[in-house]
Amino acid sequence: MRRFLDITKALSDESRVRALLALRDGELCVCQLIELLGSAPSTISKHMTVLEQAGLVECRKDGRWRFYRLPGLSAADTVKGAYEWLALSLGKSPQATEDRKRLKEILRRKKEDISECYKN
Amino acid sequence: MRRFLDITKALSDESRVRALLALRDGELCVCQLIELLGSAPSTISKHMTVLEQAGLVECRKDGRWRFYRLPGLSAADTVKGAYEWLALSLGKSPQATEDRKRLKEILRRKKEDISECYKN
DNA sequence: ACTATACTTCGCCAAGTGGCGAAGTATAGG
DNA sequence: CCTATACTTCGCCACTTGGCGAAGTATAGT
Repeated sequence: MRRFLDITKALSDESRVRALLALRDGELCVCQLIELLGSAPSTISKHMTVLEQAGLVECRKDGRWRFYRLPGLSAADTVKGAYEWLALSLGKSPQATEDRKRLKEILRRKKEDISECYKN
Repeated sequence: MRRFLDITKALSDESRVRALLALRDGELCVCQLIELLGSAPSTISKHMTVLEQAGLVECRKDGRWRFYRLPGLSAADTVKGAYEWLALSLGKSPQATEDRKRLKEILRRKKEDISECYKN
């Protein structure tokens, strides 16, 4: 029950849901999520911690970056079930489509230029 | 997205989740849910309203009683998916088993005696 | 060593949530 | 009509949550 409620609480915020949907296309670092979701770094950081505690994402550190990704096949059934439900419900939603488009833009831009999340 | 978040928020409270699991065995009136969940009438009433707004339960009025039940086959895919996920995750949990047992007790008692939720 | 970037932690605030009891509404029964 | 039962609505309180910026930590580059 505890685990289940951790997941439902994690899923009851729009930014967190959008982050999960965005991660379908592959892992992302925090600064990319910041750009996509448009909130402050501290806010996104907190969101990703919530998702991680719920077991909905896994984390990998690489240099200065912290990459988040969807959990693998070893994930608990509850987590896998949550993803199936999420994909069924919002996989093709306008929000998901729009974000996917913006994400491509962001990823493309990364190749030439470096992030601007922390420029003042 | 709105609809989805209504559901995840509705699912992120233990009492509401227990209520949904209890309704698997058939419709229940508010006073039975009060007995099962052990909260004040006003609290349970609020919970059931949240579930109804999210589309997770349907309501039927009969005399003084208000019966809640799980939605039928006409329910939205997101709602049906939520139930599949819920059943997969908590269908056989200790809490659900315990509640099912207590519920039988409550339903049996109803046949002889009337509810005592509102006795002071 | 110094600076810049990437990210987290902390402290704060406004808004939302779950809990209750008291009071209100609705229906059934004497 | 009066009372009891079933339930809702309202007002309140304690707690949680999401947001931010400022300050702190960690790593990479110079």
